[in-house]
Amino acid sequence: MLAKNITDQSTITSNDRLRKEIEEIICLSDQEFAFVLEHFQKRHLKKHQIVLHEGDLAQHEYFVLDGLMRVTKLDSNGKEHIVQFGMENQWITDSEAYHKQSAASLTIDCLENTTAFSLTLAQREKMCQALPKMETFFLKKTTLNLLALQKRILCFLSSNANDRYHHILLVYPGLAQRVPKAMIASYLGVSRETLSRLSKTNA
Amino acid sequence: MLAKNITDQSTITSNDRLRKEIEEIICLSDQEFAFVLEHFQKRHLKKHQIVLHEGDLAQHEYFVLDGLMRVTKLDSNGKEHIVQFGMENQWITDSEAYHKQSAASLTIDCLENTTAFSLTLAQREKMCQALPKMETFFLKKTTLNLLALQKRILCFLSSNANDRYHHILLVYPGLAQRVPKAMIASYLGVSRETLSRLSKTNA
DNA sequence: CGCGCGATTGAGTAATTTCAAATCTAGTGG
DNA sequence: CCACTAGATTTGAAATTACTCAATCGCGCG
Repeated sequence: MLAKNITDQSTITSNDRLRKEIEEIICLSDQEFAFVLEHFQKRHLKKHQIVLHEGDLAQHEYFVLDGLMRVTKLDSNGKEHIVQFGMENQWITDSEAYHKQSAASLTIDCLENTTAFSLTLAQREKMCQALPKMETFFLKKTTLNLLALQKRILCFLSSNANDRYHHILLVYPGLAQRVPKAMIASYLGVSRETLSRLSKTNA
Repeated sequence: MLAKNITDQSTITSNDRLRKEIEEIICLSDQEFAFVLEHFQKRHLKKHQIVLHEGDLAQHEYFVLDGLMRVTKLDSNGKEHIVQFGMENQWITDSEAYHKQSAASLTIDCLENTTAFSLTLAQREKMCQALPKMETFFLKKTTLNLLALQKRILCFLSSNANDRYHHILLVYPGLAQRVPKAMIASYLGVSRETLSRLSKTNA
């Protein structure tokens, strides 16, 4: 293997993707972005690979470049629920375990081969201290994330499973073509049979 | 009415409450806190008062000092859902309309006589620019808020209404004694009759 | 062809909703 | 102190909705 070459094509595009993500919110000079980049690690993950086991320390959050990850929760009846998907350009982690640096109550795995940037909390904090703009970035990003969760809660309160199904496709475009419907049902909180029946009748 | 007197007893305690809230996360000098305080407005709101109407611009977020507020959503069937309560020391607003400075899709009203500090987005941003520590505060606060919403979503996915009922009482201690059960049912996403029946049988 | 996975369908069961009525409770005025 | 009332809570019964479990269908692939 050659020494890592920053002119490698996929590295360039990965870096650009991260830079674009950040620069949608704040502006960075080349030097600043180079500094930011030092704090991330690029990961190549395989389909079915478990990135975080329940009970382990949640060391990283991930910015997905390509592929598809998910966060799941095993409930007290042994039933698995999908808490979140992570598609291209989305951030994913067990937020609570990550921010409190505690044992994960959730599991993260890959539904496809995935490349992602990972970031530890320590690196994140170091980066924000040195470059406060990044704190602005994370605040904005977290706020947007919060709004999305609030929408999802509103869906649970006021929409039936079919409307929720259409809502998820706005958040995760193309997801229906990439995962079995049973997983979408798990995310929506209904059985796969119910989801199947609803999509028949109601549009 | 006399000129406002900053030695007024309740003003002191209100200010202390806000300061304590902020200093749980960052440290402030007296001058810094005085500066922060300038950006807030103290409000006295009456029971049943509507603070934000659907369709209006969401100008403020509120830090509740005393009393109780709530955020509600009217769905397409004319049914009202409670999205959030705001008790003492909690922050409350229509987050989406506030952060995007757009028309509110939610309504905010008071379930009790309430005193609160209000903060406009413009004031908030001015404050954060002048005092970046406040951005750290809001990031931390928003992150904690996010974790709470994620827990609530997990409740919808993996718990029945009765377990969700016990969960809400952790988030809003004493709420059951302050509002009709029908409101709690609305927050949980079940009918009041179902909530009543569940609490009978299941503890 | 036959296997395996995902999606659908059917039938019976369980949970939740709806609507109506009954009960309970706190506050009010006589 | 009691009666009355309005709101809150509970209960009942029927209707609806969703779930479970089993069986079937569809399809890609070795």
